[in-house]
Amino acid sequence: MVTITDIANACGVSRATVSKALNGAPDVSRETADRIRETAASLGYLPNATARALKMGRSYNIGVLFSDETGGGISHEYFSQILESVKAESERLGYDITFISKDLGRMSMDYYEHAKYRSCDGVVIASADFQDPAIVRLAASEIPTVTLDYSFDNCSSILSDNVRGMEALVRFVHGKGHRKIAFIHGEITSVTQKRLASFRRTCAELGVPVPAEYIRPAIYHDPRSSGLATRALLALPDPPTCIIFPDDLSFMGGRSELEKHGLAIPKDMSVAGYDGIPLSQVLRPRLTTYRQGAERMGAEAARLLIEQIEQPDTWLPQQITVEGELLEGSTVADIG
Amino acid sequence: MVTITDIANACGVSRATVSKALNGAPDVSRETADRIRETAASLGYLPNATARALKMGRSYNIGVLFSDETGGGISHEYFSQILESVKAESERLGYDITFISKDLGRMSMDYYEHAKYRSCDGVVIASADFQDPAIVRLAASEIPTVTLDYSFDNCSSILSDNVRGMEALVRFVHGKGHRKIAFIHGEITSVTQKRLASFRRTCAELGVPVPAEYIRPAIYHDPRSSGLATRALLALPDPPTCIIFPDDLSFMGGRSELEKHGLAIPKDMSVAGYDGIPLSQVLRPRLTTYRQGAERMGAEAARLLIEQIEQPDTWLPQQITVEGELLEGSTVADIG
DNA sequence: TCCGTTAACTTAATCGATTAAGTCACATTA
DNA sequence: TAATGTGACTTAATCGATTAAGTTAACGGA
Repeated sequence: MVTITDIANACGVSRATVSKALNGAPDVSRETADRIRETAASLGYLPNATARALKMGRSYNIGVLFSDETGGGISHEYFSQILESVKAESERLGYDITFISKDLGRMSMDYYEHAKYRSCDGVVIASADFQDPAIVRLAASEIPTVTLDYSFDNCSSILSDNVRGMEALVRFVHGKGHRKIAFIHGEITSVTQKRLASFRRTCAELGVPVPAEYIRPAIYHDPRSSGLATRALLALPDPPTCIIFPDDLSFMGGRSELEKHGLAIPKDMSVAGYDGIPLSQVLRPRLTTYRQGAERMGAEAARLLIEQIEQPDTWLPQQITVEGELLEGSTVADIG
Repeated sequence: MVTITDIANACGVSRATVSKALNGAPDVSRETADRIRETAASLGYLPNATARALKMGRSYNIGVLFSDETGGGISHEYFSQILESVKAESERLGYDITFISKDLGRMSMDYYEHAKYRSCDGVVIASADFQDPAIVRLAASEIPTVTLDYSFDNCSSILSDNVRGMEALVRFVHGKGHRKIAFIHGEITSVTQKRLASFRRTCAELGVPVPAEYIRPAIYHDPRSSGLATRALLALPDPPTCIIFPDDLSFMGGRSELEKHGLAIPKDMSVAGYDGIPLSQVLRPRLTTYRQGAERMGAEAARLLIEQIEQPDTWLPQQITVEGELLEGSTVADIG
C-alpha cells in the first residue's frame, strides 16, 4: 500500500508537507505541491479513509437504517427506490453509505451503538418502528439523523404528503360517483393518523358518510391482513363500492379475496392503493393510487442530513414535505 | 467518547491490558478481566471500528457493487432481493456492507480504488458490465471478490442455473404442445450464451426447429427493446405461438405490444418470462417463468466471500450454481 | 545593521486500538 | 543455591493521516 510516507520519501519532504500539498493547504510552494501530486499519481497513491476518519473524526460515511421487521424491507419497491436515491445523492455529495442494523455477528448492539461503532457521520432512518426504544435512542442521540415518513422532535424529516395524497384519492373516487368508500389502514402511526384524518375530513367536506365499519385496520405491506379486512368489508350488510388499501402491495391481498368472491375490478368493486410503486402500474387494470415521490424523498433526506453534518452551527431541524401525484389507473368505476 | 484509555484509568491498568481483556487474551487474570469488562460496560464503552481497522488491516466491512448503468439497479426486484440477502448473511457473519461506486463527490476513482479507499475486506459484484475494464481490474486485484451471474478466472462466483432454467421452460412450453417457440434474449453475456445454447439444445432434443428469425436480440430489463422485438416477431409471415422473454420486466414491454395488437394472453399468444420476481406472480394471468433463487444466491455470495477473507490460505475459487424453480403460471396455452 | 515578516517547510503530538517485546515477582526444579 | 519457568502485567511501536506549533532562510523597511 502506498502511503504519504512513501511519497514523502520519494520527494524528499516530510509527511506533513505531503498531506498539506494533497489537501491544497496554502503553505506549500507551487513547485513542491506539483511535484508531490505528480509523485502521488505515479505511485498510485490512494488516501486511506480509515486513517483519515480516525484523525479527523469524520468518516464521510452515512448510515442507512432499514428495519426489516416492519415489513419495510429493502426489497419493497418503495423502499428500494428510496435507498437508490439516498445512495445516488450521498455519492454525489461525497459520502458512502453503510447499512445500520441491530446486532453484528456475535456482537450485540443497538442502532445507536452500531452507528457509533462505524463512526457514521449521520444516519437516514428509512423504515423502522418509530416506537422502538432503540430507534428513539438513535434519533435523540448526538448523531445527526433524518427520518422518513415520521417526525421526531429534534430531527429533520422528509414526509410524503399524506394529507393531500389521501384527499386527492378520496376526491377522485368521489368524483366517479362513489358514496360508499371504505378505507383499510395500516398500523396506527403518525402517517396512518394523517391519512385517516384526511380521509375523514375529506369525506366530511364532500358530505360522504363514513360508517365506523368502513374503516378497517390491517398491516402495511402485508397482503394477508388486507385480504382479511377485505373479506370483512364484503360481508357487511351494506358493503362499500370502493375500497382504499393501505398500500399497493396490500391491495394484492384484497385482489385475491375479490377473485375468490368472483368480483371483477372495477365492475363489481372499485379499488385504490397507495404508494404508486412500479408494480401497481403493470397490473391490468392499472391501479388507481397515489404515487409518493420516493426518489425525491431519498435525495432530500441525503441532502438534509449532509447539510446538518457540514453546518452543525447553523442547523435547525427541518420538515420537508414531498408532494406526490395521483395515478388514475382504471380500478375505479364511474358509477356517477 | 469512551475509549480503552478511560477504562484503563478507571481500572488502574494499562491500555494494553484492557485491550487484551476485552479480546479474551490468555495473559490477563480472571479477576482483572472481569473488573475491566464490568467497567467497560458501566462506562458504556464501544470499540471504535475505525481505529481497529487501521491497526489490524481488517475492516469487517464488505463492499457491494451495483452498477446502475446496466439496468440492474438496486430497485429491480431481482437485485434488491440479492442485496437483502447479502446484507442479512453478512451481518450474521459480523460484517457490515458499504456500496462501492465509481466516483465519490469530487474524487474520481474507479471501483478498485473505491474499495481500497474504504478498506473493504472484500467485494460482492452483484450487477455490472463485466466487460468494463474497471470491473475487470477489481476482479483481478488482490481484493477478494465474488461475482454473481458471471465467472472470472480467479474469483468465486454464484451462478443461477441458466442451462437448466431455460431447459425447464422450453420443455414446459413444448409439453403444452408448442412447436413454434421464439426467444428474445438480452445482451450477449455469458449468461445469455448459456440460455441461448440451452434453448437451442433443448429444442434440438425435442425435435423443434428454431428458425433464425425466432431468435431476437433485446436488452435486459428494458421493456421497450423487448416490445420492439415482439413487434418484429408478430410481423413474421409465420409468427411463433409462444415467446420467451429475456426477463420478467422485459415481458411488460412485450405485453404492451400484444395489447396494441389486440392479442390476448395466452389465448392468442403464449409467453414466458425469466427471473420469477414477485411482480410476475401478481400479474393476471400469472406469468410462467423460471424463478432464480435470489435469496440463496445472495447468501451464498456473502458466505463464500467471507470464507475467502477469513481463510485466505486454503482458499480456492469456487463456482456455486443455485438452482431455481419453474413457476407454471397461466400464460402458456395448452394447444396440444 | 538590526528587527520584524513571511514563505515554506519540519517536528511531534494525536486519533483509538493492537501486539511484540520487555519487566518483575514468585514458584519450581535440579 | 542457582537456574529456569511462568503468570500477569507494562512499555512502546505501530497503523496512515492531520495539524498546531516550531524552525529557518530570505527579504524589506527604517
